[in-house]
Amino acid sequence: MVLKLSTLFLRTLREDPVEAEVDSHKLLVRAGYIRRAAPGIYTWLPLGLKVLARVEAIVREEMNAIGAQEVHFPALLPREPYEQTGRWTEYGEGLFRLKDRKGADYLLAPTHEEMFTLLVKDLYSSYKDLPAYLYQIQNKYRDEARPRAGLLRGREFIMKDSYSFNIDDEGLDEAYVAHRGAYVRIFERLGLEVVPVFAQAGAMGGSKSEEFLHPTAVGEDTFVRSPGGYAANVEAVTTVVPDAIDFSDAAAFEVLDTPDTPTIETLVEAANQLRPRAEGQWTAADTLKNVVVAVIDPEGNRHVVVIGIPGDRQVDLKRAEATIGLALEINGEVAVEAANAEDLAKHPELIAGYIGPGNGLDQQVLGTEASSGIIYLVDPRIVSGTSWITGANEKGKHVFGLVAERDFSFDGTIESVKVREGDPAPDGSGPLRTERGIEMGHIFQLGRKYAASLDLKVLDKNGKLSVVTMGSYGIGVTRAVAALAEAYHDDNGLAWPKQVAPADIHIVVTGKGEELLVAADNLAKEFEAKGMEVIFDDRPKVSAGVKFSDAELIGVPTIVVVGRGLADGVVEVKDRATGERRDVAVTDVVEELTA
RNA sequence: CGGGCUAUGGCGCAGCUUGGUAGCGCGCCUGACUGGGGGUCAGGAGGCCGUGGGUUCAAAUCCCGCUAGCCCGACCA
Repeated sequence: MVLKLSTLFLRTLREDPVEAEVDSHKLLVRAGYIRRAAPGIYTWLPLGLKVLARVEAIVREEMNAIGAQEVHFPALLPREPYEQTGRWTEYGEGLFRLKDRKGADYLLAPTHEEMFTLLVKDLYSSYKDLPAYLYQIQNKYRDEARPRAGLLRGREFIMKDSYSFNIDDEGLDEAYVAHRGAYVRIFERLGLEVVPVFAQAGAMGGSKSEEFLHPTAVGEDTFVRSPGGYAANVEAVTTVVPDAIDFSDAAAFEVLDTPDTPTIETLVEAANQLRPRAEGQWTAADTLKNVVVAVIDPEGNRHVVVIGIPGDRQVDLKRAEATIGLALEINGEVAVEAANAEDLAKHPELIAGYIGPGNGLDQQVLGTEASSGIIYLVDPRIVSGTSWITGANEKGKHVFGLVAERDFSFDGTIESVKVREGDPAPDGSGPLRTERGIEMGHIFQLGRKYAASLDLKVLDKNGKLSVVTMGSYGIGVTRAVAALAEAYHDDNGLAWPKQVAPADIHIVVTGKGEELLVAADNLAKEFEAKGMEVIFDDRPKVSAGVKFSDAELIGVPTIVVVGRGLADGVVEVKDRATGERRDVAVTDVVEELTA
């Protein structure tokens, strides 16, 4: 196909759109690929649609290759299925809701688990029908509190979502592996570097979950990786637990007056004055900080919990949120926030700045079995035999040399500490580094949550009804277009990898002779006959400079210039990405570029 | 939801402090020149200055309310 710029629906902009912050957004708008229709909602123009179609084609091919079958659901859905799984309310403000003329509730689908589950339930009823892998490429709607960065986080976006249905866990594992393989191939073919990271499946119940993150400075997710290849979402990092220390000849603890030391900083200073030690100054890492948090269960009840962590560390509420539900034996999603004044007022035994587990096992304050009855969880680094400076539960007093398991106990450990650059990877593969990334895909084993709540059961070998187990797998297709634009551009514009470019060849004709136009037009037709997509800049009365700039902005991988060289029988071939240019005989150029 | 900023032709902006009937660049139209890096000249079209109210002889400009958008943060299967 030949797209003539004289008639193509396109207007390139010389200036960056004022609302755009990130390069991909600026360039996609400037080069005429997309237009903003509303916050986080974009119109696709002809060039943008070409790229989108090519990305989708790659996704389809790889999904079909693992035996997945494409279907297409409506984006406009009735309330009932989402009511059954509880998501009509759980989704909260993020859901676009609307009513029909009769006043019945509808929604614009934020994701389609319910509909896929019901579709399989509708048509299948035997284990012999399984496994089934179904997918669609479709619009999703989420009323994001703050859409940003153009296509990277929109309110309407295109997602490839697929779901696997199996009778047993082994089948689910196979489905997961198959999808994982397809994802690796999809991103490789797109030319998008991705790092599969372990993700926290959370209270959703799914056992296995990985996110495919594309490392980039404009990414919204933070993840960590090690030189040895470990990669994980910060929520999912596990701490390397030190060995227990023998405390048989450790000195007894002592309670000291430490007036006006409500912070770790002031405490460390006081410690170095009161009890200077030979092996170097006390540091924050020698103190045990006890942070009071409130855990809010799905019913909205607040549970006060104290978390003990090394004083040089900070609590990461999101990390705590991921697992604290298990520790408290609460089912469902919980929220964790810093305790407020009201929470503290209910527990007068908690003296701000001087909270500690208690002075001795027989005088333990924190813990379900102790005097306060408050659940006490600690960081996994607080192992048996470690010795701490910590609060003595009395204003102006701290206890020194309090030894874990000898002088205090706790109800359990929790991963709640902010992961730091340089922390060791859990698999021993070296120090962790934090990086930013964009989530390009997410695969996870859903298990039986949706199948159970929507009653998707099939007869098994023994003729008994059995709940189907599911996997859910998503790729952000429009986000992939943005990520590609972000990864492949320079100061002059976009520079697409050839498999996703809106065209294969961009022909520019410069000069005003009729013979130039004829020659260029013939070349365009020859390329087209070879099955190539061609953009042909045939605009009359447009200066060469404008045409070159537009070609670079649009970013087709190969630019062919038909101009002054034609008299000598040559055209210029430019590589958009490298900037390399060379003359090629007109008679050879089609052959050479289609080889 | 908290904080900051903005709203003036299609786009990017100035004008507002000190009220007097709207201007610049890009883009668009016509013509001439130019013709390998966003070229030059001449002529043109296009604006209830976000919205509602107030002050005033007079409001883009001053005052009050509202709305929308952008950025940072919170949030984001």
